[in-house]
Amino acid sequence: MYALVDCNNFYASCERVFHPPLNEKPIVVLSNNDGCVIARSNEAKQLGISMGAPAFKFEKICQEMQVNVFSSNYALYADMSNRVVTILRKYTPDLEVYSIDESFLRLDGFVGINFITYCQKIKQDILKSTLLPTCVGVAPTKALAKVANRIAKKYPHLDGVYVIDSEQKRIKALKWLAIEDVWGIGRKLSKKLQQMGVIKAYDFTQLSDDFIQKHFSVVELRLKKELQGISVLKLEEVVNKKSIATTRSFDKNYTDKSYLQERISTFAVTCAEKLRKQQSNCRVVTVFINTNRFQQAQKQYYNARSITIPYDTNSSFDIVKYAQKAFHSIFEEGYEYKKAGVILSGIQSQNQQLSLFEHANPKHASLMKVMDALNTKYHEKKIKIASQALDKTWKMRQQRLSPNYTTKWNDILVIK
DNA sequence: TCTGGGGTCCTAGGACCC
DNA sequence: TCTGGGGTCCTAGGACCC
Repeated sequence: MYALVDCNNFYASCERVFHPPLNEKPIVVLSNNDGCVIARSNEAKQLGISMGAPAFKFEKICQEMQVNVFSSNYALYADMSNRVVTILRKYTPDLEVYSIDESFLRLDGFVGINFITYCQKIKQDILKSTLLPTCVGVAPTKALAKVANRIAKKYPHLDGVYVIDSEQKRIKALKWLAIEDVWGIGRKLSKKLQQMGVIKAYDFTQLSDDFIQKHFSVVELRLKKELQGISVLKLEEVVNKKSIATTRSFDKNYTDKSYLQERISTFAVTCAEKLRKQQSNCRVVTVFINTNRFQQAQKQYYNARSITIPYDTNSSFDIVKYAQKAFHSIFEEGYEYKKAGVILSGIQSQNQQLSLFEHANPKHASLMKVMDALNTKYHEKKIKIASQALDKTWKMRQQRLSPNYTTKWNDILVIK
């Protein structure tokens, strides 16, 4: 059996942990630049504030209804997430951290166990230690555990735990669940399926394998098996990323090449740090820049360039160098740039054999070690490389940032 | 005025090989 | 002038997730 433990309204709940008077008050958390709504408490959901919506569209309603609005504080959320995972590991060694607020647990070999009691215990433990509310869904497959979790969230009388452990419950759940709410069926696919008369998750399981293969792909076929109770998606405990990105929208438009150049360097350095943290090297650096797609009247420009580095590296110097090279090859004067990013791919474990002919400068490795150690020790980017801005002249709109209660430092650069 | 960021996987099609 | 068959690898783009 798989259990899916999911924190309720995670970011909003994290903020609430440190503002107890906000219990039962509406809370909203905004994305970077205070741009979009990315988390809502139940009270905020009831006010009709929609997920992913641009924040300015709800400014009025937030004022009128006294909604508590927060800028996102990822350092805080990551720390809270780690605390939850630490607790979960006490309950099973077989755990997949699926996202910042969700983990799959495998409950194999727990013979004769009462899943409801066990999961209630997990839930209470998390609540007591972190003050974060969770819901748990248990079922024979991951996709069904997702369904069970949804049911646990939806019906308060279940007290946050639901188990699908019989054919009867499985069918009842699937006849209840709308196709668009199935894990792995997004907007496009649900529209296509609805046109075929597939309205509930159950209808989907009634399609033939051949039909699904023909009109969709192996992904959807796997999903059908999972919903039928045949487990095909295994627990993925490995954590290493296959791509690493740092991308940002800017506070306003920029035409200045030197400004973008500095941003690219800093994004590249951040990517390299993430890369070293998971003890990997990369082979490919991609840079993209684009104008503001929402400003239709403006001349639009988007371009991206990938460069393959002749050797595997995680040196900030190398990655910055190639990122700059890619940037120069796509930058065009005369556009108003609003967003840019650096993406690393071709990622391999650090212990791969060095190429016979070309390889990273071995001196970089020890230098990076020192830089990482210092930047960790002082909890901020004390050591930079020369193409980064020495003073933090750039800014992100974050007008409603809560303090970093758990980490006691500000890694988010705020200049106001 | 103001519209996020970071991932995964799959497929189709092109380039290239024998 | 006529022009097969089978395979691999890579990439871009599209779908999905939180």
